[in-house]
Formats: sequence, structure tokens, C-alpha cells
Amino acid sequence: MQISKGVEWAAHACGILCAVPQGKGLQSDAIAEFLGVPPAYMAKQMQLLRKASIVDSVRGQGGGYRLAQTADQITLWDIMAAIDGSKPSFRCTEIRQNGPCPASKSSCKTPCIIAAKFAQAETAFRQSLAQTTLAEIAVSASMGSSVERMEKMATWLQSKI
Amino acid sequence: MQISKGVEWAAHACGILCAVPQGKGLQSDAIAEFLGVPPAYMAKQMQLLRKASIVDSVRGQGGGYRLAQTADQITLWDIMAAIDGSKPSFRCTEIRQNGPCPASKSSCKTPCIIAAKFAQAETAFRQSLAQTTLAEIAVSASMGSSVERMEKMATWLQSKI
DNA sequence: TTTTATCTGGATATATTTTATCCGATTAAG
DNA sequence: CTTAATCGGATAAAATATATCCAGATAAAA
Repeated sequence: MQISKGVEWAAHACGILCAVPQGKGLQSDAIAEFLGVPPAYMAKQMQLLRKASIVDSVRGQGGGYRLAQTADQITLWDIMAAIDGSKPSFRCTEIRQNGPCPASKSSCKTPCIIAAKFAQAETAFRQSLAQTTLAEIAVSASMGSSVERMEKMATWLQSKI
Repeated sequence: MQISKGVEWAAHACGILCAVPQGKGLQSDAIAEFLGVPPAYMAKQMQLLRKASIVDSVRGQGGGYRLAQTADQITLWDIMAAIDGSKPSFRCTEIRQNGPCPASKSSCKTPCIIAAKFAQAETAFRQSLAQTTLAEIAVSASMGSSVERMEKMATWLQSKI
């Protein structure tokens, strides 16, 4: 069970967008350059973030992406759900209805106990991610970063917007 | 992010093995028949369960599979880890070290905050699964089952061991 | 108005993982 | 010795993840 790389990229992309001033936008290619990832595929992830209303896009010359919500409203779960989807990762195929001793249709109105337990575990996973906001991530990331790097990033960003 | 079907199959397979009397074994093909799944692939899942010491196998004529531990010692997490592996599903590719403003090696001794948050969420997931034992599942399943079905299952099992 | 820069959406291609099957080797009962 | 079962590896098909490209839409700037 692997989480797509796009989730990692998208999370870092949103982190950069935190530093983009109000009213400005950062291009998809610039984001890809900053993260050192393939631009064409990064663009796909940005489109998924837009569909989920996590970022806004501005078309045309001088356009780009910006956050559609404040950083404390966006959670890691929002980002993951935008990229990977929010369908349960455990797929119950109703095995209990198969074979020589199938459970009756009527007894299968309540979900299979195994599926229920997995659903419960996935809820725990989602809730954990939903407790982490982008704001928290941005702060932690800047705390763990040297002053030199922060200045370098600010300069780079200036040259792109 | 999808959990492999094998996890579902393995969980149900272990459920059946709960009903196999001490000292007896149930063949892989019989398990597949009972669950209505492809025998060859079911056999692969049984081998994974064996590698994880969740089941024991007996080779040769009259052989088969049985639980290697008591039902209350086996958790859903054990089964899932046996089939899907226990590697983290979020893969941190150290994006922060990429691009025009890379983080220094020395500042990357502590894990990336994003990876850390995902690790935390996965721990919540695992702990939730680890709290559910096979015994609990077997009881719940039998509670939700009709007397007719339980008898049918017992008869079928008798014919196979 | 024309040019330029950017996102949009779909088509396509490649790599990886999942799903599935088969077969020879091994083991044990009859 | 013959039969019945798992073991382990090789292989193949299907699905998904990863990645690229291009024509079209849109908007700012010249």
C-alpha cells in the first residue's frame, strides 16, 4: 500500500505557496523547479489541488497558483484527499457471500466486521492528518531551516513573482 | 492508495482457520473454495501468512494450514503486515534537499516535518488495527450469522479435514 | 490588436505494482 | 513406491502510478 508521490509533492508545493504574498501567483513550472521534480507531472498535481479548492489558479501571462484558503484552514488530509482521493483504501468484496456457505443477503445489510475494523483504522489515520494544518507545517519547516536558506528562498521567490 | 485484496482474503482465511480443530489442517485449495477466490493466488497469500508465523503449514498428504498462534494473539495488523508488508506507505524522497534552495545535509538529520506527520498518522492506523484480534472477529462474525449457516459451515469443514 | 505567457484537459507512453497462473521440487502418508 | 499436499520460483496479464506532450482557452502586456 503506497501513497502516491504526488501527495508529497503537493504538500511541499502548498508549503511554498504559503510564502507567496497576497494577490500574487507562483507558476507551476517555478514550483516544480523549486522542488526539483518533473514540471509536467507537477502541473497535474496542481490541477488536482485546484479541483479540491485548495489552491486558486490565474491564467494568462503573469498568472500562477496561490492558496485558496488561509494556511490554518488547510490540513494534510485535505491535500492527501485531493491527490489520492478519499475512497477507503480497504476494498470489501463481500467475500462472505461467496463459496459453498454464503451469508444471506439479509444478513449482509450490516457491513462485514473486517471491513468495519479497517474503516475504523482509516478514520484514525485521517483524523491524525486532519489535525495538522499547513500553517503548522510552514512554521516547523522554517524553524528547522537556517537563516541563510530562508534568505535564499525569499530572494528566489522575489525573482519569480 | 489501495490495500491489496490479499489482505481481505487472508483475514477471512484466518477466520476459517479458527474453526479448524487442534491437530488438524485445512488445505489451501479448500480455503480458496470456501472463500470463492482463485486457488493459486490464495496459496500465495497463505505462504505470506506462513512467513509471518501467523499460520503453520503441514506438507504432504493430509497436510494443510492451521493457526500458529491462538486467535487472541493474532491481530488484524499482523495479518495486514504479513501480506502488504510493514514499510511506511508514505515515501519521503527528501524533496527539501532538491532545487535551487536545498536544505543542508546537516539540517536533514531530523526527519522532514511532512514525513513525520504521515508517520504519526500511520502509527494511529496500525494501532487501531492492532487492537482488533482474530478472536474478536470470529465472535462478531458468528454473532452476525444464522444458525443454519453455522451448521452448514461446520458440515462443510468436517468434509474437508 | 497582436504577442506572449500561463493554465486546462485530453491523449499518450512508460514503469511499477498488483493480480494471477503454472510447474518442478519437496515432504509425508498410505 | 505411489499419491497428495505445500514450497518456491518463474512467468504473464492487468491495473495503477508516473510522466510527457500538445492543442485550446484565457488573460496580461506590448
